[in-house]
Amino acid sequence: MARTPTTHDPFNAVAEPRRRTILETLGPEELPVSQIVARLGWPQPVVSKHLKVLKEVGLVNARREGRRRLYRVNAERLKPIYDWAGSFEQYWSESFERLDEVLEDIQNQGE
Amino acid sequence: MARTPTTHDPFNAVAEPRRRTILETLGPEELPVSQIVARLGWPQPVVSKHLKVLKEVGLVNARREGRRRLYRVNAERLKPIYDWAGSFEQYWSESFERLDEVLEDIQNQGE
DNA sequence: TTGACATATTCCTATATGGGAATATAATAT
DNA sequence: ATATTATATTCCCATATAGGAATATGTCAA
Repeated sequence: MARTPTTHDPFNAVAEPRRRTILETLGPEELPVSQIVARLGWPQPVVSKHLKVLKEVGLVNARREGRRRLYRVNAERLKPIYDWAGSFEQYWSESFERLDEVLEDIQNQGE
Repeated sequence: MARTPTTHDPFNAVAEPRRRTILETLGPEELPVSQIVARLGWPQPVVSKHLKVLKEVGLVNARREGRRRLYRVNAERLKPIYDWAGSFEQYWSESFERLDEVLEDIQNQGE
């Protein structure tokens, strides 16, 4: 069996560094492909292919305007990633480390 | 060129659904491989291989105890993912959508 | 030493990828 | 109709998987 396809979900789509860069480049704006190409300096087919993946997983929306195609981030689809990683927040927050120590102290007292 | 290696960074490591499941299964606990195998019902080599990837990117720490090997989530390494996704939070929050509408209204008035 | 237990590694293969190069498609202008 | 602009698609290949099966390694007990 091979690796999970990049178009399977946002987690996989976003694993590619260049796709994250594209999302960062878009930011809150709605940009045509040419603008992304200009700002990043990558070959146009590379940008279009990554945009295709991003669109397939719903991380961007596309809209036609004349011969241009305008892309915009659909941040809703990033929320699951945020939420998932956030479910571990308690493990890295300092307050949790303190709680952890307290629990260990209690455990040690029982021995 | 091929896809970014899974061991390149946490983003890639976490793209694999089973590796996310392993992290969820560990939670705040420190567990031996056998426990993870028991809880998930996957073949032991599968679990060990995924743990290896998670360890290489620092998402888990390992510790020997007799013939067992105890794994624990290193949540610090998930924080960059949380922060990155969180940098788009303003785009999905409702307040931003309102702001967006306001800005569009202003823009339309100028035309 | 031998055996049992716990975990890691190797060998294999089907599968999907990202980028380069070239080309196709679509929309507009002349 | 034709040229031009903007974007998407196809063809190619080197590369890296994930999982199954089998095996190796490491640790403890008797």
